[in-house]
Amino acid sequence: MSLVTDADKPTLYKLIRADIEKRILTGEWPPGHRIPFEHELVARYGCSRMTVNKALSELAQADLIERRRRAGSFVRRPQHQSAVLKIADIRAEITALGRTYGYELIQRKLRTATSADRDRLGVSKAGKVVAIACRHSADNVPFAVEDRLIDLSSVPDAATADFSREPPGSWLLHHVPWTEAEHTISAIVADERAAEALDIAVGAPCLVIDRYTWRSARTITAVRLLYPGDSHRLVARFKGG
Amino acid sequence: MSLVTDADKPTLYKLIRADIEKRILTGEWPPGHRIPFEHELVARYGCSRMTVNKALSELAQADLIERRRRAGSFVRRPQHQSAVLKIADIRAEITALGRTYGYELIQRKLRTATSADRDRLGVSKAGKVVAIACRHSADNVPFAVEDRLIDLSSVPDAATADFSREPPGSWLLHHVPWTEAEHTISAIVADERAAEALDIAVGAPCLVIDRYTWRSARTITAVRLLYPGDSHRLVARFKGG
DNA sequence: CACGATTATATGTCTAGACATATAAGTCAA
DNA sequence: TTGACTTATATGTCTAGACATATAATCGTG
Repeated sequence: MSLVTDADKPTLYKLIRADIEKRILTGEWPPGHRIPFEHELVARYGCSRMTVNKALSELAQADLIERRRRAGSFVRRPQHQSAVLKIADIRAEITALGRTYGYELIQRKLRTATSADRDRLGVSKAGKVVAIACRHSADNVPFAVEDRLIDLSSVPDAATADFSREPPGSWLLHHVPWTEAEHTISAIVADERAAEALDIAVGAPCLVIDRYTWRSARTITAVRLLYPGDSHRLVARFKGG
Repeated sequence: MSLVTDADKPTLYKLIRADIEKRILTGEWPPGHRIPFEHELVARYGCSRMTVNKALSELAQADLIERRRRAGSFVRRPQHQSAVLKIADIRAEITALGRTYGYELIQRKLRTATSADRDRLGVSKAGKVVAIACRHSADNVPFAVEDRLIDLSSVPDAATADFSREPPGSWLLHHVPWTEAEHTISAIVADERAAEALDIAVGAPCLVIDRYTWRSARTITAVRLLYPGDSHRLVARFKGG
């Protein structure tokens, strides 16, 4: 679903879809505008209804239009500022930049969840957790520090995983299938501990990503990533509004 | 496209789609797994090929599977950490929190683009721009300061718009149709000017969003939003990896 | 064995119908 | 005017076919 025109063979339904998409994107058909009925498009393009239906269904799936029975199809108002933020796996991110990835486990503890742990994971009953602190570096320069909690009742294998060689993020990526997550991004200034871990000055700005991951209502992990704020940037590209 | 099961009437193609989706999400069919051929699904569900085709096409459009001619359909590997970041219009964001929105224009200048302006907008030839500084507040507490540049060769109407009453973000949202944008998120510490504008201490952490907006290759606006880092949070929800 | 030609096959697109169903709009009575 | 009922209609889903086309697999040949 990109805005640039796909360079594939223009079949009829794709032509119809592209025609409509263009009118929406240029503003010719503003939000709320009723686009022609299926039977009108059938007449205009001289094809069967299933063909225009496929074009319209795809536009609906892409949230560009809204379809209402008996009423017709309407241009949706753009979802203001809904951006796609690509937060790559840190190792992948660093190697993609052509830099050498380094990883260092600072601490690993297996313990019964404290009340603070339970709060952080959003679970009510006590269970075992693994707490991990580690550091990622690029060309031997600290890149980010990670502070993670894994719920062992959801991911029992994590108890025996060797996190001294493999970053827990990568390990989880390969051992836990599809998940949902919530990111919270904020800014703080480095305290003494963070400053030392990132090799920056106390009081320097840091970008913080708190990620909370679950899978079908089961908590998996909560992680806080701390980046030097001046050297790291999150880029999000989007369309709409 | 949500992960939670839609509570709409389970038609046959939706059932097929949900069945497959569940197997992918639970990891029963891992990335790379070849899902049954259309003719096999036709036999299993006792329906026509168009019905299973519709289910598979939607899964393909949602990037859950990849379809290859002659080879079959395959579970795609999750796109690591691709998050949807909803950055609401500031006014909408504040009023949604049940707080009173306040807006104050600090400065508006119409000028021929300086070389710094051209750099920031990513345009090569000189033209007129509007430079705006303004402040958003919630319950009379500073919420964010905005520093914006609008390219008048793309949005001539902005020259005469009254930005003393309407925030430029809202104005643009209603006067410029679909756009593309790129956000860059970083952290800085407040300098004296920022500290005064946000009523925070010099050296306090700030979250910075730089947004660069264009429409079909034409630059529209570049804006920098500065939030107090401890009180503001960006939340992104996502699925995958 | 390497490489080019052939073939088999799964998906891609499309048709001309059908019936289902939600709902906007019109109708009529209180 | 309002509320309840009816009707018309646009979309939603589905079928049983058809031909197109990209390409994996096979087969032959040098």
